[in-house]
Amino acid sequence: MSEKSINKKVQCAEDIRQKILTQAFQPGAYLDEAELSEAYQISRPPLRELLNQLAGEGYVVLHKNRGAQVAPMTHKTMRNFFMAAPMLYAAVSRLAAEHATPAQIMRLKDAQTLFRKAIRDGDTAQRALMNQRFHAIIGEMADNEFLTPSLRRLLIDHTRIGMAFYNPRNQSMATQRSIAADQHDQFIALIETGDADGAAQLALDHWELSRAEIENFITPVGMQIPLGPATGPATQKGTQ
Amino acid sequence: MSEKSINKKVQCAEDIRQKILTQAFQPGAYLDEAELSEAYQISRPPLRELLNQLAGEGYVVLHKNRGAQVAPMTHKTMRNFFMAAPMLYAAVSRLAAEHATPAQIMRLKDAQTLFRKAIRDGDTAQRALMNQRFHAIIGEMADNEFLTPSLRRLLIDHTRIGMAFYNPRNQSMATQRSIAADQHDQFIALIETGDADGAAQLALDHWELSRAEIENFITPVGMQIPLGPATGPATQKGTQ
DNA sequence: CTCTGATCAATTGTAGACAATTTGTATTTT
DNA sequence: AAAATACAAATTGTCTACAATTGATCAGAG
Repeated sequence: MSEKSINKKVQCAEDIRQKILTQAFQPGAYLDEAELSEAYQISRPPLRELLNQLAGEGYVVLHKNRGAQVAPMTHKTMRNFFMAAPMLYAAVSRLAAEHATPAQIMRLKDAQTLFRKAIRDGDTAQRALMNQRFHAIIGEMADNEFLTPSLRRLLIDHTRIGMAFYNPRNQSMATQRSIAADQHDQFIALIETGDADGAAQLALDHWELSRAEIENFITPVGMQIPLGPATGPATQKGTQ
Repeated sequence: MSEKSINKKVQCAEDIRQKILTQAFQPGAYLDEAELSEAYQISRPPLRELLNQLAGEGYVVLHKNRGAQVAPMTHKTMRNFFMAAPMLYAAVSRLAAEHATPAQIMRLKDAQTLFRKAIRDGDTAQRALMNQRFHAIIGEMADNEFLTPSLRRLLIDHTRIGMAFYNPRNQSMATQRSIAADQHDQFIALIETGDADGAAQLALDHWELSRAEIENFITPVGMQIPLGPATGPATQKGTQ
């Protein structure tokens, strides 16, 4: 009993994180403290502590006397994301290959199993979450408290972008997803053998795959409505 | 009047940050909630929110049911710091040169003025804080929310290290300090002219200066007691 | 003398009530 | 009629009091 009450706050935090990552809470949306504390059966003080924590992790932005806002995604956010991602992913992957422990590798394999299962099941949210977990574990492996904060921030938006732009009807995306899953297996192999250079290079390749996929959906003008371009184009050509 | 009460929390947070940066609160020390809330005349709930915020920024680490601990500095911390610093400093400086606004450049010049003044006055804490502010402003100029978190984390420990290892009796340090101040002026010039490559290179030079200075004080074995070598070594000879 | 167990003190975590600021609306004045 | 100000409702911020968990100290038994 007592353990559950302790975990209530942690559980609440994890649930809010997932809702933000899967865009159940959309970027820019405002969170109502009373509503959330009621929903999770905790009072407002601990909830507010929790929101401060989430703000530190980059999930939300706190505005003075105006509550907590889900971290917005603007055009600038995308530009900054594209700038920072490859550098940090490569650095973290290199360190992961150098420092990973057997226990961590086991957890990485578990995450990969769940990732592939989510792809098979066509569960978009679960796939995004397991992809996030996979890369978060690589971040843990790197074990560098100076890189982790930025990596966490990157993974939040990478996951949200992946959710926003994903179109299950698009065959080329399914192909890219399959390549991504294979690259994950390569990550595991390289990390297991401690191939730092290989892991760093693979990180760049993996990023390039994701980058190209994302750029397909960014119109130079639009971008105000992220979901707009992804819903319509069901009839694509050049599908095998 | 009302603004003061609002600012009480912000002011408290800023004061705690400074105390941590200047090592008035030493790494690894535990903070007592009741004591702090009494000292700053605020109650424990807002203080706890504040500690969660500081935890997100990397100033403290929260332990479940055991309170807030000032972020410790271990040997691993140093290794990770040395690994991450040059990459991030270079990247941030490059972006700063590309994106800086006139208002930011003015604030940077102000910080530099105070930095030089602190050096002249021999005010170690103030010097460390103004150096931190200088680089934090460069971080703001970069305007990249994916790099800022890690940069902030780096600057915390860079400042603390600078405080820990600084020895006012050491003449070579004074020389290096002078070089550092000159490099700050170069930063301003390069950023003002938008020379991204130059700023990135200068960041690496600036880092190298600092790195060499720090390494002089790291004994291969010790490092358990960071303050040891810096406090008393006026008369010490080969002590092993 | 040491190890184990329980009780107690202290500190952290939570809850509910209260105060203050902001925003929207309505009324009044120009 | 339009704009500005004042009032009211709602939401955020804070405080005091209480509950729960942790760590330590002391007692007792092996």
